[in-house]
Amino acid sequence: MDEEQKTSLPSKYNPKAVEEDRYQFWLKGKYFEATGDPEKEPFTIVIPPPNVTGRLHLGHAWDMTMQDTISRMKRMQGYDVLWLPGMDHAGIATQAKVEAKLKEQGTNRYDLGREKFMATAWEWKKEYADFIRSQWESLGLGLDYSRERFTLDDGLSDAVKEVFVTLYEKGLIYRGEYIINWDPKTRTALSDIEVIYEEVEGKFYHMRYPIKDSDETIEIATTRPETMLGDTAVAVHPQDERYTHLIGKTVILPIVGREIEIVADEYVDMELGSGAVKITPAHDPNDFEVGNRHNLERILIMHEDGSMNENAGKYDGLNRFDCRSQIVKDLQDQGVLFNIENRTHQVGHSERSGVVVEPYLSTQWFVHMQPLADAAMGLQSKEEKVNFVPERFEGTYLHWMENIRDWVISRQLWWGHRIPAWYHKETKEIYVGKEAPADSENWEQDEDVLDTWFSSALWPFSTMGWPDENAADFKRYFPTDVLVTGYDIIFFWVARMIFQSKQFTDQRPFKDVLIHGLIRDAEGRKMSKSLGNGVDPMDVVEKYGADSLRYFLLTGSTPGQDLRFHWEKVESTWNFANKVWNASRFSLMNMEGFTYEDIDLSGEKSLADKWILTRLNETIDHVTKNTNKYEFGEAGRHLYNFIWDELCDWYIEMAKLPLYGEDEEKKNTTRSVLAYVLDQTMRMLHPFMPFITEEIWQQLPHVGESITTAAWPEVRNVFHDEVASKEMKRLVSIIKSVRNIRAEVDTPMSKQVKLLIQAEDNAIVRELEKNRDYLERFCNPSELVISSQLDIPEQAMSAVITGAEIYLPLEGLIDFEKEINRLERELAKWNKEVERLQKKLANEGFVKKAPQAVVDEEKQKEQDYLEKQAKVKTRLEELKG
RNA sequence: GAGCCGUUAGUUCAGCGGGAGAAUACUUGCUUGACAGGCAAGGGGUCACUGGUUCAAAUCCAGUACGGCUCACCA
Repeated sequence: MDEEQKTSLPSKYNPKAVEEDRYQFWLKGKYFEATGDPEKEPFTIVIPPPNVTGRLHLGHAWDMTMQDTISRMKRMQGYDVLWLPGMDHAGIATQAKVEAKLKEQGTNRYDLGREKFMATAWEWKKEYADFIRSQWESLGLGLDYSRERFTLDDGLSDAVKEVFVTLYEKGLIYRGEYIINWDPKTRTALSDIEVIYEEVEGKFYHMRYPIKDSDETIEIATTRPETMLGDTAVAVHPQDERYTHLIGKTVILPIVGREIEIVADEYVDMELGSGAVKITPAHDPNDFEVGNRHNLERILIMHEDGSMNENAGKYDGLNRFDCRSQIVKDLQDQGVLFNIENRTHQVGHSERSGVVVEPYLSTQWFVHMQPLADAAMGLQSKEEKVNFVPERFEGTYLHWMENIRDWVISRQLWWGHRIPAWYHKETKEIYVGKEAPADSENWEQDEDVLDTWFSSALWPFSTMGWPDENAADFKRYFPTDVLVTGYDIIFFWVARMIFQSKQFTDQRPFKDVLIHGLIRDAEGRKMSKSLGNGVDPMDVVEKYGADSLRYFLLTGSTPGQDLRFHWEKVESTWNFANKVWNASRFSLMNMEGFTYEDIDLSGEKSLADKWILTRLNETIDHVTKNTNKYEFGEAGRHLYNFIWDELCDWYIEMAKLPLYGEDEEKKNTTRSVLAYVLDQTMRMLHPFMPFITEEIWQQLPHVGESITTAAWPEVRNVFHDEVASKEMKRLVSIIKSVRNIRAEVDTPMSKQVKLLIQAEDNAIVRELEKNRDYLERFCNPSELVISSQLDIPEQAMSAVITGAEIYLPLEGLIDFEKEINRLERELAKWNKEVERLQKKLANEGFVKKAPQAVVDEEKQKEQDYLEKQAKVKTRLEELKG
């Protein structure tokens, strides 16, 4: 009871109490703000700006936790860390949400008008930005809010204009009429990667077009029969003997009655279908190319909303799907359509609205990609390349860049960066510039905005003051050090940042790019709204705390792999936090009045002290190396093992000896070691679990305001002690053997029995005598005899360890048959091991070719096992005899 | 059609050339002066399959099967 009052820590870890107000404390101390300290080396991360469309999901939490872990560690390692926060206006996605909201209110953007619509969208943005910031807070992210950016900020908009104008002047941006992917729901153009191809059960319609002045027909097939309304040719392969006589002839297009030509074009594949293809230049990208080669008319048959237009004749006004059914019926009636085949095929859908995308002839702005891609790819052969982690994603990136096509950047939306192009009302001349032309009344600005990714592509430098190349942040913090993102946006974002950065700053945007996978549910399915299997990170934080969620996310997979979400795993992480909590609680209970000044590591250390300090060193080494490689799983596992198995299960138990004893000097040394080890451990754990470690660190003897700015632990070789490690190993084997035997004969540890240890030589006797206290505490014997010449009792259980044998005389308790059985099993084990090793060592190839160290190690093991084998054998003979 | 990833304990995943690991679940004991969300002991795997390289393969190479992803094509 007394101890309970000595510390303010409750016995059960309560994340809510620990996390509350902590973030405000950090913000108040400005620990997350980049200092610009010239003494320090800068280290920069820019956040992948989340869309202001809604709440953050687990994927965001994962992504941002990794960045937070990296930046917290770097800050502790003495870097001037800038982790720059911000958000993305997410043009099409946000506009869709705002429009849905308007629809609920019974209005729409056209009724509202551009200006009022924009005001509504800005309100939306504010609401969600606040929400996102509160989520960042809940996760404990160490962001520098003094530098927060939004993609529609003035500075970023200026960068967008600068880039657009420059690329236009260099001829790398052009405007033209091409086939693009059209989303009839949101009524905007989409880039190729915004189209998701899905397999659908469709139909394949076979038709015969009549040839003018002939009885012949030509067979064609299509999955989109309604597009025949826009056909302006039929194409065949020039070498196709079936059709050579028809080339140049005229086909009468059914229903429409239009006369169209049969052209020869090598695009046609003779092997496929009938070998003849209908050509619809305004509604198919390949047909568009064919049309260009043959100067064909382009007939657009749809409105922007996907309904048929006046060129569709009697179908004018029908939506595209109704038109299809109607036209199929009509063509069947006319005998033109003679066969309908079922066929599954890939159909493009809009990534945002989900509707079927229509290839559509339209005037849009494009980026001419080849020169930009070439320059970006050139970077990868240089020293200053972008390092993909894991490396294989570099291949994914390069493959895409090699096959790059021009990028449609105009979007028929309002929410975004308006294209800085003006058209002269009379002359139709185009003006492109950062500002409107002087006689503005004669000019009209392009109604469209730019693809969201056009501005995100500039994020690593537009957020730092560029295009002002002398901006302080740009000079100091660019290029950034690492970008953390998922493999699903390598094309959308990573690739585009690289080529824009190369083009405009002549540098890579980031040195490393750490790619992670997707979060999946427990069954391995993608988390999605339609499945309803999504998990809200805030629910996890609510239940188990941010630290548990973070540790789970960090250690749950390896770089590049997907991660399955399991509540049980988060729960087991909470157990770990609870363990950390209680180990600290125990330590603090035994450190009342002990201050930072009292810490003294120069005194005479116990075996436990020497051993734990050695293990601490090794842990620091592992954790630092693995975290630097972004191997958070490995780093976390080392910390977990160190804390739970070594610090708690062994060191703290051993430390109870002096702590509960009377010797003040020993007590102080133990307190010092405990305080030191805990302090160092909390520091290492801090980037993983920032809240709990800050709380504990604040209560431990410490100097400094916050663990966030405490120095990262360093390996201290003075504490490295091989001898202690070896001694500890022997001690642990003895204790485990005793526990083992007791379990075997069902003797609880509370029941005292005699323990005899037969040491191999006097050195080992001395060693064990020195550690007698530990043996007594852990084995609880009624009497402990350590000797090199022991009278071995007849009725005893025994175990063999390196350098010693132990005996527990358990008269009356021993089931000799069982014991003989056990020893025989053990002997069999040693026999097997010895045999394996001897076979290996007898292998000439092994001894000759394997590294000497490996051979030596195996020889050593052979000796050890031989010894054990012999002892077990002797013991067995004694028992049998 | 091309490429990438995965296949290891009941489950989720590490390990990636030298004796099969963790967490969780399971079994058995334990009112152990931090923690029963704990402690201790234990069972559980032809490391998908077939070949090859090597003194040595879960680990490297080739192929096969199954699962997943990406890109391209599909008139």
